[in-house]
Amino acid sequence: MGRTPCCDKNGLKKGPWTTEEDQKLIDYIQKNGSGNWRILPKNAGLQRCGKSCRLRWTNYLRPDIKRGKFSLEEEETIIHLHSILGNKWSAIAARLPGRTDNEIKNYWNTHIRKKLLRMGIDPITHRPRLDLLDLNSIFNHSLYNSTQLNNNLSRLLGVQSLINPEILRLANSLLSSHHQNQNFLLQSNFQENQLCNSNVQNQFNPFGQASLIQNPIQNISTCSDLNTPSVPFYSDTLVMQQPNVEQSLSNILNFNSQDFTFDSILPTLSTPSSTPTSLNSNSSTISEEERESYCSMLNFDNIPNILDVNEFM
DNA sequence: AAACGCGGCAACCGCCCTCTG
DNA sequence: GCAGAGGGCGGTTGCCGCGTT
Repeated sequence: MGRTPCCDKNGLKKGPWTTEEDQKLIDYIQKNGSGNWRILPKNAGLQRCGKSCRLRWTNYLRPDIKRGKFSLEEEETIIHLHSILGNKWSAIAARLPGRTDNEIKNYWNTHIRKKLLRMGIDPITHRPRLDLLDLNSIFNHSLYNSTQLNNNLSRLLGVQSLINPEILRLANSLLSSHHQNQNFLLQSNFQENQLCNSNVQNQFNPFGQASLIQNPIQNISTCSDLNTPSVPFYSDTLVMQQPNVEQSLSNILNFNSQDFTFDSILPTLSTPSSTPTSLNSNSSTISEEERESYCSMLNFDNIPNILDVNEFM
């Protein structure tokens, strides 16, 4: 025999709360405290489900709730915590006094998410949206130029996290085999990454190795200059022939955009860039101050220009 | 002034883990 | 140990207000 039902849903009121209902709930909790939501509505004289009462109290009526617009500092905190915790709104809310998980979630979905997209940042991975890059052109131009290929792939691996993990693995394989062909030792980079990953996880990552596997690049880019080749290491790295790698990548990527090329965007990562004209015409364009703030927070030298704004609308 | 579209947000839904009897 | 409700949480809905046409 389990617990008795918290409430009989038949005949209970739903929808927006009236001020009278709010006052009844406040009065009851001030006298008796919160908790035991099952019997609370009946004792408080409310025709509501206990769950509805709990949500109304925790999300709206609680006296310690801070109402009003989010400050830039709060926004930065949310973005930073989201980059670590993901959609763990309650965990994020626990670090923002006076803000509820529901409020933060709504603010993220209606403001921050769109803002990041306008900046060309993927709101899930918190990395630049380079999935629109034309990787085919990279390989066509540099496949047989070992130095250029090495640099491009290394730099790509240092900033790219939006593409299918299989792509990363294949690209890494290509780079790995390239290095092997040139007696290029991966060991030093591997050790460096291990050390950095370990530090990053100890400092920021509550999920340990799982997060590293899901998003290896975020950890790597944290401790490596984009211009310095730093090679992620995978024990199951496949050694593939270069034409096969090229074909595999082409099949997976299926890029056809001519607006985005690796070479056209990468320089903007390390040099100041201005807001695109098309974005300036938008009333909700972010300020330069916000832009710099986000760049700093996300460990970017700068945010890449967005050439085709419609891609993100 | 009415119709329409859109953005913001409170509230609800439903899943999942915890807890109770 | 088990069944089933409680509670927490992320995702989604739908209402409302505001701006535009």
